[in-house]
Amino acid sequence: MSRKLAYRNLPQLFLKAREELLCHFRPIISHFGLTEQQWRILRTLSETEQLEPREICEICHILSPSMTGVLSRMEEMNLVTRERMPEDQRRVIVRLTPKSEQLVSELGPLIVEQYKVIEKAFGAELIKELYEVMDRVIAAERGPIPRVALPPKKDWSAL
Amino acid sequence: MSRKLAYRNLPQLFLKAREELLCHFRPIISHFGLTEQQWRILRTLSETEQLEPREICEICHILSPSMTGVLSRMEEMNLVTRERMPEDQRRVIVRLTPKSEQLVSELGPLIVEQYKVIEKAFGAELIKELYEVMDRVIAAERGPIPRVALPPKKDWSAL
DNA sequence: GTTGACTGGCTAATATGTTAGTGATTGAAT
DNA sequence: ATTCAATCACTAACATATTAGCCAGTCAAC
Repeated sequence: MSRKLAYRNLPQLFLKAREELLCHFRPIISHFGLTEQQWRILRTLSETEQLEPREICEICHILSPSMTGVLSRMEEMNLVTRERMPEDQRRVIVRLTPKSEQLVSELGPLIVEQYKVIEKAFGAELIKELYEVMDRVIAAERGPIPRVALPPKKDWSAL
Repeated sequence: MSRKLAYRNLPQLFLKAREELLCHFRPIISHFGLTEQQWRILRTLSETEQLEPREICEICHILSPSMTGVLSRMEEMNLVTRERMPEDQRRVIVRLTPKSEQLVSELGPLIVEQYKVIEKAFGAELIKELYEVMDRVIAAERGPIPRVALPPKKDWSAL
């Protein structure tokens, strides 16, 4: 027994590494009463002025059903405005409010400062390689990757 | 306006890269009626025989309050057993059931096979560097990293 | 003009993440 | 023996993740 698989759990490593990073930013973000997802959206919108929900989903890696709730709460908090497009009643435009513009202008520099602290601690070399490898992983996804054949479904509840 | 921060959102890159990987495993895992977290726990237990909840939390990167629910459901599904330690009534021992041992022995090889497929598509080189950089990020966390000074709290709800 | 495929945001149901706090238990210090 | 801090699993409340499906709006083909 106690046999290990041939490959270490790579997604789990990502999870851990991500958490090691994020724990240095989380206190800053929550200090301003924001969640991590809300900050992702604010940051994105501050760099793009206006976006549609599905674009925000794509960029911020938040699924559509989650986005509905997140945007509702942010609208409630007066962080964003939602406006239907007249020419296509299905689509919606999301924008920052003056309040959140102000918020980003105060929060943003702190985030950058923390990045510099981390870069110093980790070494600029490591950070550079990190960005590089991540980009290669994401780019590698361009070719279709086959999926292993799955056995017929089995009724595990019986056991 | 539209000014970008000096650093790209690194945690978000991790999120994306992780998803690019995980999407190749998720179908396999859910084919067996498991969630991603349940598989993390099963895999870990299969490599260690028995563990306490807080150890599983640490290894699998699941917070304690989530773990309570996850383990309850897994116990309900007859995937694990929970047993209080006699010598310390606070602590609990979690073990695999024969059913889940069987499940792991069928699922595990498929996971390994999928890793090989991915390694072939990404290039063994990239995978190797990936593991290496991740380990360095996690190891870099050994030294205490200072936190930027935060301004006094402000009542943003007023705006 | 109607049909039919499609799109985009949404709801519903369930599982997990996050933060704060509870209660029983243990072990060390009094 | 009693106090006290620490530990561990758990609960509560809320936010988000995940999967499935719904519904109105659009657009092209008929």
